[in-house]
Amino acid sequence: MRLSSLFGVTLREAPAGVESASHQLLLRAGFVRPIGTGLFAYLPLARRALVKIEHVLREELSAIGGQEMQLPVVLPAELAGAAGAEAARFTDRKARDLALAASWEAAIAEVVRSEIRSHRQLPQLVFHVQSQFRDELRPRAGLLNAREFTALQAFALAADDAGMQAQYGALREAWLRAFRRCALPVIMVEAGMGDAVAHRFVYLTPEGEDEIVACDACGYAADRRAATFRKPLGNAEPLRPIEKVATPDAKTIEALARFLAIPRRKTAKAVFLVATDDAAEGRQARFVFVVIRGDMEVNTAKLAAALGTTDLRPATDDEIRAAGAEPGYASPVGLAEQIHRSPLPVVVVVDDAVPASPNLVAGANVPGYHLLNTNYGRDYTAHIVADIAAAGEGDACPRCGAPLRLTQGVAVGRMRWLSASYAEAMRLAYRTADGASRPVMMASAGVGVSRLLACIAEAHHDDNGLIWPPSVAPYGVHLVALAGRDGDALAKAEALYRDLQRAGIEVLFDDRAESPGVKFADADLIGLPLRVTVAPKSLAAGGVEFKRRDAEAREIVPLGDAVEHARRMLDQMAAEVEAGAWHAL
RNA sequence: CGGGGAAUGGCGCAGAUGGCAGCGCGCACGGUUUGGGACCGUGAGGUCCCGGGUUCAAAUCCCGGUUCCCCGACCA
Repeated sequence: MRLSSLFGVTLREAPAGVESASHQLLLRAGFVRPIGTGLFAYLPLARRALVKIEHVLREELSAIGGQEMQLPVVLPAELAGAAGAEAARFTDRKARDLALAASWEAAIAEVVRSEIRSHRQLPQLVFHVQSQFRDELRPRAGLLNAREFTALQAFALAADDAGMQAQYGALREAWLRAFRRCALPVIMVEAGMGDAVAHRFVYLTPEGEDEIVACDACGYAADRRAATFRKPLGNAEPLRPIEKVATPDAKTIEALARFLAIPRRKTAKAVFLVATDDAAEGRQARFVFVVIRGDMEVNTAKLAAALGTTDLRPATDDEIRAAGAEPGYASPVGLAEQIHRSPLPVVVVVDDAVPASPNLVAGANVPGYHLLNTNYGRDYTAHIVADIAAAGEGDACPRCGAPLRLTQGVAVGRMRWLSASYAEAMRLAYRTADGASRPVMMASAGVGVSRLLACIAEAHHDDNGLIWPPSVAPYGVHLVALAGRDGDALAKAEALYRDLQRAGIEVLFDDRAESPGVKFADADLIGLPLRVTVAPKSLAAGGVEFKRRDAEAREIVPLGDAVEHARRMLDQMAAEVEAGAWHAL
């Protein structure tokens, strides 16, 4: 490709308000253009890189028996896989409800039901690559969190747990190999809530919005939403009688602990939320009264899982009062008498550390007063007792007890082992050898292809521009011609351009009448792995100049050896990627 | 949806107190340059986000709306 005719130009300055390196550089280097909030046009350079990434993923999936298929972007609304506001819904002219697919699990289940009948058809691994739309509340950081993105979704099917175990392991290794080949360092983190098996593949970066807790001592790493930790339990001590004390202005746990001169772990706080998804199904929304120790925070993802809901929002002060509680001084004690006054059904959820912590200070449900020595079981009970606390910086690792570290990252891939009950709900069954009907085991796994592109850009760049690993670079060679007065260098560059292409090497040829400074700056910005310069100066030195984008060294190679040398250097770089040398951050 | 900012040639920005719409970069043409975003000259390019209002006069002031960006809750 000639740079003079490439569709898409480089920009000297990035548009205002662009923060992340990947977003800025992909814009400046002419890879993407914004079309709307969270919506992007992929220009030819980006498209080529995406094709390379998809190629890597296809190879790895094929290697473990994956077969590519395709599912539609538009699905009947009930199969579209997104709840509530994040689904982009519409109706066709016959008023049928349709939606842009936000996930294909339900759709693939539909297909599986009709195709898979016998144990002889299992196991199976199918995947597809498709444009996916999700109406994100707030897209940001360019391609790292766009509303429309390219997703690869894979579905593993197996006859039983053992078969799924093998499939799941194979997928995990395929993902890890693919990320390695893309030169993206990722860590695998636990993402399964409770007994569920799920993992995410995370590229650690402050630009990411996924919170990860990690243990440096034993290697435990988990998505914060699913992370557990060892809770410091209360000392065994005799239960003391409740005592009402005045605590003026102590509306926060912080203020309360200071006022009473006690550690926060000796307090219980009340948190109020409203589960609204039920309302959508015609049932009434639920008011959720949460009791958790004052030294812990509620993890809404765990809470949602415990409640069997997906849609939780903080309650308003009015709703709290309507439920019979006093904001800032709410108490679980005496709640039973209050509940019947609430306009919404009330669910009381208590974190499992509370019953194990005697004599906690809780609100008195009267402004300015708290109760000393409240005890779960004696003074109040809950509908649900579960682990609903968020693990955070410094909490004890659930495996080894060492302090956990809280970091951020971007999830580029995920895997989820779907439960047998999912298969049963979807009526996915097959016949065993002896004629019995069994549920088909399913696992779903995905990679955000366009997000992966952005992560690679985020991981591999310097002040001057992008530094593409050869496996995903839009072209292997950036050929720069610096025209001399006599035009000799330009003619030789043209010839080399032709020879490189004939040798099957992908070349971007800068044949423009620009100054050397502009050409080198653009070459650095676009970031192809290998730069080859043909100039009067290089010819005088005996040939053409080779320079790796990721290194400073330059070398002159005789013109006649240039094609062979380019191939060797690209092979060399590819080998380095395979060996993991590009993984260093 | 809550809170904060912004909208002026393609991009980045300036445009107190209302009074000819500007600068840098980019773009086009001519010339001089050719190893790190060169120089000279000429030129094109504007619904100052949209709609209403105040005024002799609005990019500027007022009202309403739209879009975008940043901070929180959702996500590959």
